[in-house]
Amino acid sequence: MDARCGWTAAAAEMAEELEDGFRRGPWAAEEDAVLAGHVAAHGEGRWNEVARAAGLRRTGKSCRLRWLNYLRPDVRRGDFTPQEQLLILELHSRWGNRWSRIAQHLPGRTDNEIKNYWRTRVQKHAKQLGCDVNSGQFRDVMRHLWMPRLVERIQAAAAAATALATSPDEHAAPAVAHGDMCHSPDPSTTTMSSTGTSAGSSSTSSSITSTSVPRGEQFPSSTNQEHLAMASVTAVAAADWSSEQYGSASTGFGADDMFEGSWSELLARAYDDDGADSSLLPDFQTAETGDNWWSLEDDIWSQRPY
DNA sequence: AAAAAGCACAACCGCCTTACC
DNA sequence: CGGTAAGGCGGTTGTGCTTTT
Repeated sequence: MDARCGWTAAAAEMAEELEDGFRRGPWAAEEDAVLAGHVAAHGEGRWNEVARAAGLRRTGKSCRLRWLNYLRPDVRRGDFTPQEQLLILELHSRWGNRWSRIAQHLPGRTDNEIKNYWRTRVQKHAKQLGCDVNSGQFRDVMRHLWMPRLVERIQAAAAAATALATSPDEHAAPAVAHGDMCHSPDPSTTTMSSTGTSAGSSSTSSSITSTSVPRGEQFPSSTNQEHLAMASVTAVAAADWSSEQYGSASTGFGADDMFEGSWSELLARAYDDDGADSSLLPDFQTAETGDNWWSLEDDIWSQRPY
């Protein structure tokens, strides 16, 4: 099972039964199989009836959640790609904690997963910086530091993919393109968490979210071309964000030049810029934790070691 | 080696909205 | 139009694993 999963098969056996006859707690493999089989045969919706007809001693709500967040065939698991991270930051800056709405733009990702990402990763760094995650200060950090960094990373990977496509003999890709850009569900991290059932192997496309998402924004990718397309889409989104938020002339982060220059240059410009926002950037060197910006920055992009 | 702290994530809870009667 | 059930959503909690002390 996924080493990161909080629930084990043993824990699943400990799901308690309430006085009303409903079970709660971790799902057992048998329950997953029953639910997945029933949905495959009869479709989604009418969850109370699903629970009843399938013989599951679970509430309809519980069945719905289990299906949407876990058993759905198209659900993606594993680390968020830089594109996804960028989109989350971007969309959250627009919509706030509208997790479901944000999730609609990250096909295969659930609102729960995005919410967890925000709370565990993003809020952690806000805390380390000593500011509130919803503060203007932290938003500026995201806009001027994290997001340009992500864009740069995406660009680098796209360039690497281009080089690979034009020079088929050269198989060695830059490290930046490995892992993040070439992310694909790792069997070791996509196993049904506590249960190990095979519901995820179905090719059935019954996505709740992807059906309403513009074609160009669909993420799951397995080829360099698709990676490039994704990077472009994200870059457009970022450029759109940039021009929308600040305009291209006043900040140096406009759509025209947003993707020029190195990360260090962008950082320097963020600090050197005389615009209204630069003064809001915190002094990371004096952060209480003792961390400076660079250690945080390295940390947030790194893949978890397990 | 053991304990404590931190982290990630599945699952639940409560509120709100929508659909149906 | 009002009541009720179901679905949807955001917030919160609980659990196990990993890392640190």
